[in-house]
Amino acid sequence: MAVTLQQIADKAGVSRRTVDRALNNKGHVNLELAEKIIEISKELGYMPNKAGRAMAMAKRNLKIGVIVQAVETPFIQDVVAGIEDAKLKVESLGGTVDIFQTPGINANTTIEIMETLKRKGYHAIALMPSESKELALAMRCFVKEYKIPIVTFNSDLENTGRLCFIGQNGIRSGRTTARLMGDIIGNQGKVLVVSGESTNNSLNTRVEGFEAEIKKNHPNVILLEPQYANDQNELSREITEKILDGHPDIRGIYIVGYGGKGVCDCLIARKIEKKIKVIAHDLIEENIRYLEKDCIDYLIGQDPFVQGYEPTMLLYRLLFESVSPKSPYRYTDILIKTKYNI
Amino acid sequence: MAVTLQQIADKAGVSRRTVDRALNNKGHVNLELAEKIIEISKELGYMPNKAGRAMAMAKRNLKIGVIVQAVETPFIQDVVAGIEDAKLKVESLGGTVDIFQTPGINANTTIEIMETLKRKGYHAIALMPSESKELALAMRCFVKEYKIPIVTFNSDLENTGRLCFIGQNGIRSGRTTARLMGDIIGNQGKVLVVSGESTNNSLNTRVEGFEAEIKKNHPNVILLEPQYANDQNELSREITEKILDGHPDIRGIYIVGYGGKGVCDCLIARKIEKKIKVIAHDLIEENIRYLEKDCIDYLIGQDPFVQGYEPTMLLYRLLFESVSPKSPYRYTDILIKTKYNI
DNA sequence: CTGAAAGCGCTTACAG
DNA sequence: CTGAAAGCGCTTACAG
Repeated sequence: MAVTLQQIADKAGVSRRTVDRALNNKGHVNLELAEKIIEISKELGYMPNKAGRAMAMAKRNLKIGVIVQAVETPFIQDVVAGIEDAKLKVESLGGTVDIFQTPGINANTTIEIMETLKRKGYHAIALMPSESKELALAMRCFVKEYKIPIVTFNSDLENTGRLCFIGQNGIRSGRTTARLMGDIIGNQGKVLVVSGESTNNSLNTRVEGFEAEIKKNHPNVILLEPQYANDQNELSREITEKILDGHPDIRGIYIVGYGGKGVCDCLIARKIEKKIKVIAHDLIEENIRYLEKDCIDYLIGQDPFVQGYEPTMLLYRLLFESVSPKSPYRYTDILIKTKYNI
Repeated sequence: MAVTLQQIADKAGVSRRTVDRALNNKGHVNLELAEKIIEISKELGYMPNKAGRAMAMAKRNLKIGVIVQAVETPFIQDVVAGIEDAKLKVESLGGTVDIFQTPGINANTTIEIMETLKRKGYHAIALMPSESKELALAMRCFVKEYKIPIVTFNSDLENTGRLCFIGQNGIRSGRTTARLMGDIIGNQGKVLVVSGESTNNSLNTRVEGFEAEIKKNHPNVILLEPQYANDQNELSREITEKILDGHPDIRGIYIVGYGGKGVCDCLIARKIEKKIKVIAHDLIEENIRYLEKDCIDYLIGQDPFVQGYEPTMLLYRLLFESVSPKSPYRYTDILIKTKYNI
């Protein structure tokens, strides 16, 4: 049987309450006594029982709010699945998790929901920020003034006092892809980079990592100027058509954002999908279909489930177990997938 | 606030005890009443509180035994790390997990420990079986006669009544590697396969998957006869030297088991480590060193942490929450790693 | 500065 | 066939 607070209390000749105060630095305990209690707890190898703690905390009715943007995209849907799993888990432990889903990217919407959450007495917030001074300001205020901890996921906003960011490391992701691309095209020839919106930071860091790695370790690979398809398949197809007309000797295409379908349909129409190596991001259904057809050769995944699950669970551990994250960054795994290990 | 048993009991006009019996099919409840209770619980969206359940179960002092073989190998050490993490978690919820580590592979040792566990009243066992009729017999007896559930991890033994296997899918792992190998050597030329012990089933299925995929989709790749280095670096180096003498035009080497160091040291001595593409298994420290040096190009991982963590947690859910695994197979992710996404 | 007591939601012997 | 009660290990108002 595991050691309990009561056993420590008995051995120290005090009450459970006092042991609790000594162990959790709550003050109001004679210093020597506190030291003695800590000593005994170490000796006995005390580990707090999580179930007991969760039960006791349930009385407080702790509430976590999660704000999600761009819910219309398939990738974010996978993130939401992770949030819902965490919600189930937290609620089966006596907490409350409410998910607020909004379409598109709009910092003001996020700020409005944050205000509502504050009014309704939520104890912690997880959100997916976009680049916005107002949002940064609001986040700082929530953390510093209102003492409501905030965690960011999928995208980050620095210098806001947010506790932790859970998401991908764009630079490493781009480097990983570059190494793979270099290897599968035999380290030579032209490569086209098709990105999404030119203002999307997260895509830009991928491209940055990709270009840096190609320049450093694959000198015989020629990178064409990056193209921006604004996450639209019509545009990504158009771009591919145009570039292929000008550069029929392209050996590889790197699809950085959404838009794989447009690129692949162009290659298939020209019957060159087996000749040109294609790497795309995110294990969404549409991409997987082209992977199965050998039109996309590799997919780079960023573990959307974890991006949804972890923020909520991290806040649970913070509120229920007073456990803070070890690092302010929690990068999700960079997955390399073929049709055989999907 | 979440719905509790008490709320259902109040609404149905019975006691908590009766609700429990109705919801968990424990009998001794009037059929119509049971139906009414189930109806109410659905209506209210009842979900049992895991913390409450864990607390109540703690009284039973449920004990899980985990038997690990070949603990001297670095890969299994990573598995043990996963078991220890699960042990911490289960024990902080009021259960007990004891880990029994034995060197080498010996079915009789495993059987002896199983007997001890039975004598000491353990409630469930996770083990890493080797091919053995006696062990298969013992497992069947434990499951059927003693009603002690068993879960296998890392390696499996079928038709033993074991509840679930947690580990890799060797065939898919081999296929994944073959696709990657084909791509990075330009789908042509000679490939050498260096395996471990020729009697190791798990390695043999990897080779099987690898060869099947090469034959099917990479017709211009020439596979040399597989070599067996018995998981020894001296032998793997010797083999590589010999084969390279006979086939200086080799383009790729697939290291299936332990022995990457021997192969790499040979390539480095001949200064051809950048010319020949090398893929090896398992993210152990030794392999990672050669990956960082670009001598090994890709590592295929099989998530040892999950192989240790999941069996224990699965048995916890079984004992504490009466939740059985959905499938008798739980395959771990097949990871493709370069030095950039390790 | 310290303690006795209630209660979180569940399971389970024990009565009836 | 059903209920009242105890207890799992913790936290926290409330007393003193």
